[in-house]
Amino acid sequence: MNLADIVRPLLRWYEENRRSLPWREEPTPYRVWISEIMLQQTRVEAVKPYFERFLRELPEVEALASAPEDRLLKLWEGLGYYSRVRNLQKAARIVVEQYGGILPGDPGELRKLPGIGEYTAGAISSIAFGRPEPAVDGNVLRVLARLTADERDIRDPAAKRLAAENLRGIYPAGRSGDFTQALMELGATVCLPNGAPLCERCPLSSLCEGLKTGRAEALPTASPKPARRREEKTVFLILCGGKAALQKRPETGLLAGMWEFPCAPGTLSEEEARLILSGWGVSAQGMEPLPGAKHVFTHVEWQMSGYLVKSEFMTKNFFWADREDLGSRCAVPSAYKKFLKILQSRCELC
DNA sequence: AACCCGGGGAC
DNA sequence: GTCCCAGGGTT
Repeated sequence: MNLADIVRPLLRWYEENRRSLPWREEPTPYRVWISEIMLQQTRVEAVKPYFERFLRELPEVEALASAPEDRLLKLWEGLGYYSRVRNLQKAARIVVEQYGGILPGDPGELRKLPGIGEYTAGAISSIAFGRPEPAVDGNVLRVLARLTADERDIRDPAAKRLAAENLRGIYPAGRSGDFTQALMELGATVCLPNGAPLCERCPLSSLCEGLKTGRAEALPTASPKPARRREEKTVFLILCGGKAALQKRPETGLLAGMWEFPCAPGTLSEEEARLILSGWGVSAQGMEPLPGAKHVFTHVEWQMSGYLVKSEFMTKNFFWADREDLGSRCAVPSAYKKFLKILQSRCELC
């Protein structure tokens, strides 16, 4: 097939079927940028409310550049991949200091900013600046693999490079932003993953080699993912005088720099738990086991047990947060949601 | 090239 | 349970 043949029918389809999205109706560089970072590995429906709130509170790059980190993390709480928002602020500061507060339109310049990779540079450049720059995400890879009946592994970085190269040659002048979004929109609403394409609704079905050869549902081909590891940990809800103990996670690694309940590796017996607590300087008046919880990350699975502990005094090893802090000021990752709920439902113990 | 980094919706 | 999402950074 000739890839250039998809341009006209795809653009026509997009005109009639594009979803109205908060960042799509007023595609300023700042809005497109924020939306693209939020949309990395995150579904459109999940992003919508975060985007609205973020733009309301930080409507310009200067506000983003000067926002306190705890406020940023709070705005991002629940979205995951928290390095995204830290990189966003790093980049905002560079934009303010080195680009006069104006995001550059050149993909090479965009690519230098933290958090902006090959895909995002192309997306911002084409959508916000109208440049003919390809943006190859998971949707586009899937659409192209089916369209060309390509059986090769899409996890291979070479697949992404080749796709970008092929697309670069067919970008329609004057419609670059629409073409970028049309490809992704088709992947997100018609050429669906997990073997469920809606080929009868596809404007490209008559051109699709995958459909022609009966391979559309089976494509794209991807190499198997490695198994996730499993970790056991014991979480302590330590209460004293209406406050609960929190500690900050390390600045690198999983959930970097976020607040969590004090915890220790392993599934601890009550006796082992008391030993850990005394090591922290906590003299437990009362202690009660809590229902376990499981939290699944992409690469790790936490098997969490827990104890509710009434402490006699507030050791300085922890940050002691009251209910207001837990609910509004500190960003606590959702892995602890279950324990947070227990804490809030048991406030008579505080 | 391999590994790490969240959370959630759909099946 | 598994898959995968408008990916990027680090080593």
